[in-house]
Amino acid sequence: MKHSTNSEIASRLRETAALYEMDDVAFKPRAYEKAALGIEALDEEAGEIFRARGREGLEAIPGVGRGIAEHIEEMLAHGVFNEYERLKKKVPVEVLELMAVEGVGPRMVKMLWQKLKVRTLRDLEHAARAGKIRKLSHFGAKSEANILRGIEFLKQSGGRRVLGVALPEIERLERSVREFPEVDEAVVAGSVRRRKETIGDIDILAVSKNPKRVMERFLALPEVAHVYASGETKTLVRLTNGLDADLRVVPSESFGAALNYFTGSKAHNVALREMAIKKGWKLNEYGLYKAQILKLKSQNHNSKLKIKNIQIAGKTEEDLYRKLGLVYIEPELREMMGEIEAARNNTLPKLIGYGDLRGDLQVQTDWTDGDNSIEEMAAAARKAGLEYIAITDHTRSLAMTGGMDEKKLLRQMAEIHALNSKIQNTKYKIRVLAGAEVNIRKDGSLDIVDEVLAKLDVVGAAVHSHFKLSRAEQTKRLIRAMENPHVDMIFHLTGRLINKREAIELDIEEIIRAAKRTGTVLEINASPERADIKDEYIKKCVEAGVKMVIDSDAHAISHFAFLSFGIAQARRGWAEKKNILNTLSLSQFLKHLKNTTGSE
DNA sequence: GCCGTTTTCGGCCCGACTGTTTTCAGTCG
Repeated sequence: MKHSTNSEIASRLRETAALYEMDDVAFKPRAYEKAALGIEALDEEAGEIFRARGREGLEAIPGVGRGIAEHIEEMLAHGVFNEYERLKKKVPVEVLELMAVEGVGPRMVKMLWQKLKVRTLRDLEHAARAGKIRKLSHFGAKSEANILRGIEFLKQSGGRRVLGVALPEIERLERSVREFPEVDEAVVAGSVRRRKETIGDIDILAVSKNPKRVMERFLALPEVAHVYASGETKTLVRLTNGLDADLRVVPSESFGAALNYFTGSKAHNVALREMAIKKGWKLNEYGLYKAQILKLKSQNHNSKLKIKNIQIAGKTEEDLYRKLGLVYIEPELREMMGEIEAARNNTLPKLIGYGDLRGDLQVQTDWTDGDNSIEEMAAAARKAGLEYIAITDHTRSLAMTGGMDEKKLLRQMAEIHALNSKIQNTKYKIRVLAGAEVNIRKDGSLDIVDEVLAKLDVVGAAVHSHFKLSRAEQTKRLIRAMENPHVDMIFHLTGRLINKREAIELDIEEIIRAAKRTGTVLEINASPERADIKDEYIKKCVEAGVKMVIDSDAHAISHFAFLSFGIAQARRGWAEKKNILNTLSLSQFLKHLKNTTGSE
């Protein structure tokens, strides 16, 4: 039958957790939840792990023991497992679908099913509209209205947003909060701070001595569309743009602990708390605490014992990690991909910095589908702090973009050379390289002849069609392109467009081996919807010693700003400066390409 | 059901907010 993917396994485990919770079983729900988190954090498919290392491999996954390993094995073979089916038979309800409604959890699902036979989201909506829910004990008109609103929101929200698209608005909101007179400090935490390629909501942390007033000002912002909850220290709202935003206010002595807590990831936080417990301490969003026993004299001369918690860290994140015996862990690494172990052993990578790029090797112009001329792009790149760029317009197979043939490429090359001579005598100190984004045909051949490729400074090859080939065919196709002695790098390897188009199927291990063997560079495409290659592949490249570049894929002068998202992506993949070739000076960079053309 | 630099048994992350209740369970992050 079907073999389950990690996300299918994780959601089945989550559903099992909910079913156990409804059954009033203790501790199992948390165990299944934890196992789901462990599966989600994997950088390899569970199916692969099982094929390679069997049951033992599965049991090595954090949160997975003998029992759940058996369930996973069953899921890999049949998509479901016996215990799940047994539970589901008892409560034949679409638990996950119902729990997706804000404010609805397992207990509520159980009650709704028992009393009103609610099994699906549709049933729930009907029951609420018919006014049946308010009549249940422990429910009222308010709960019913909240459920209806939750269903509405669920219908509208398109799930997670692409970071690069949402970030400008998020930063505007952050600035608004920072400018409240009572706010001493405000910062966006959560997945935005971890720079995940997509984000689910916005977590803002603020320091203030007057939280009440801060909350009032926040609720009065024009972008607040609905208030889910609002208290002294925590407010949760829906914004007019459809995103949810969470504002927390803490005192300054708790800023580091709160920042750490609200940055996540959740699994990372739980691991830190467990470390604290092992040391006999307690970690929460207000700080790291040590219990101190105080002797109090009472009136009848018997002494009474009282426990007082003393804060031992929490004003800064650095403090917190240090006290726990760890070196500071950058937010982009807090995904439980081995960062805690590495921090303990002081073997964390020294991540590439946000100002480390000196070049950009994928830039489009108005010769094809870009908005600006070569010179305009060069000037914008210079303004963005770059020392060199490669002009890489599309080649002819992409007729829709006005793709270039050999003749047009040679003409463009001449123009670039002329521009470089002209630039030498101006204030712009930028070097423009002649390149191309050459199209990889279905069979792995290229649509520009080798003699012309040989004349270019930089050749990037990319897939723009036949996205549905089998894994084996697709892998072979790309390896053939990498074997071309003129192809310096592969642009946006997997072709994914987040929320729009799936990645092509590839044997990534084999691709990385081929890149290493042929000396081909893999691009980290910084265009927010691409973020291609993804973090776990970057980590594999780092481990394999495959070099990468970070490119903006700019189609307009404003697009050089994308580079920071590419750097974030590289950092999430544990990349150091030395792994990314365009942190080098131009002459050093060119030495790493397959054929240096001598134009340097 | 998972896990072990206190443990192979006996623990299991922690606090805020809501709604419907009279002291708290459920939900969320």
